[in-house]
Amino acid sequence: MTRAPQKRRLETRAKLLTVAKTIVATQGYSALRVEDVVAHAGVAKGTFFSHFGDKDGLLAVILGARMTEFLDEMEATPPPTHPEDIAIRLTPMLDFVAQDRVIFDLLLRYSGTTGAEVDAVITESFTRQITMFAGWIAQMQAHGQIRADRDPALLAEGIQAFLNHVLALGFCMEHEKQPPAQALAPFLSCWLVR
Amino acid sequence: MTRAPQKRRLETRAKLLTVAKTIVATQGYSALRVEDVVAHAGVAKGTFFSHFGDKDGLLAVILGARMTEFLDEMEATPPPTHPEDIAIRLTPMLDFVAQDRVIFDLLLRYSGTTGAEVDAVITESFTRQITMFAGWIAQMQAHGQIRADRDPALLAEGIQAFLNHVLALGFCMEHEKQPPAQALAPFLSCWLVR
DNA sequence: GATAAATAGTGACCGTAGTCAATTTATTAG
DNA sequence: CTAATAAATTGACTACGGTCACTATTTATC
Repeated sequence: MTRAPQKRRLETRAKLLTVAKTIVATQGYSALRVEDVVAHAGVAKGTFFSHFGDKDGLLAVILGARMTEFLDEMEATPPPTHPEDIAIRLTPMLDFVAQDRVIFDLLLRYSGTTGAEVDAVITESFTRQITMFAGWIAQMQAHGQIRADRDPALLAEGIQAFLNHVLALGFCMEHEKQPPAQALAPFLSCWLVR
Repeated sequence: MTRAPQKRRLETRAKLLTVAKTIVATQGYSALRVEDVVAHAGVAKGTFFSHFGDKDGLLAVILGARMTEFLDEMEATPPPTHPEDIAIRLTPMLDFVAQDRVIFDLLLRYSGTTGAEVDAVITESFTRQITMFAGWIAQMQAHGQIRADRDPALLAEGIQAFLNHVLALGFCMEHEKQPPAQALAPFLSCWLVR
């Protein structure tokens, strides 16, 4: 049977996370180097990988926490009552993801995993997000604001698809950069209204 | 002004491409190593990068050619007359992209670029695809098969979004693997019919 | 406390993408 | 034909993620 982690291990992990978060905060996600993290944390490289599996594992922990914060905020505010509101609610999260390609890539990669270990945080935040969307949709359907002839789960997944689409577009076309939330609007209105 | 490339350069480029295509054909995209390519082509590493910029540049050339083939085939066959037909038309291309994560990642990365140099092939194939979708849609709208209250361009972009969505899902969830074209169907029907 | 077993940590080493000053080869001008 | 210039190629070198056999530390057993 598996033993509980020792105090020392928890401290090491905390050290690594603190250093990583500092680097991310000061230099951004794409500037994060495993070698810098271990150097500043004063541990060996192997230790890093024994804790997080790989670089993405660390990023998943940090990003998962951030996503959870966004979800908490969204669930704390009243749900949108019109399709146009959805894009507004999502703006902070979209702007966050749009800020760095690294974030988007990692989220996309983990977006539908069955969530094995460390990265479970991200997986969970995704299912939570879809569930939240479905809740919004059911509500709006009940109030006759949007089409009611489809399963909220399908419509929720569709929103996710459009989210990723506008984010991907934002990274590709440097020109004519409208904010992602704005690009999202026409898709949502078409997707939810018949 | 820029001079035309010398014969030697074209030969080198052809050699590199031939070797790369062979490796891809026998071992798959994810097994491609720049070092193997240059070794088999009998040129130095720097030469590779002077030709393709980076590894993705080479992949873009190869993938761009493949995508163009798919588009040629699709344009050679009569356009779909019903939403359900769309998924069927797309099946070969979807299966191809779904076969290897490397393909999907690269396509996604280049999907909306303004297309500077080498990678222009991919960019072009994307705009061509969207245009083709829009054509299909306009046709179906004219025949009253699908909703006609939205711009074909928007609906075409939406299809692209769903394409990427089902592909991404397919890579994440190893379990319950339905073919991408099948996963696409419900989204298309909801997206195009009101 | 001694010793065995499990857990934590180490750092030299590897694989592979990408860089660039130097060199070789082709083209043009006189 | 030769010198000057431009194009093409070279390969040693760097950056960085990731591995693993080994050492060190903690915990359990008697």
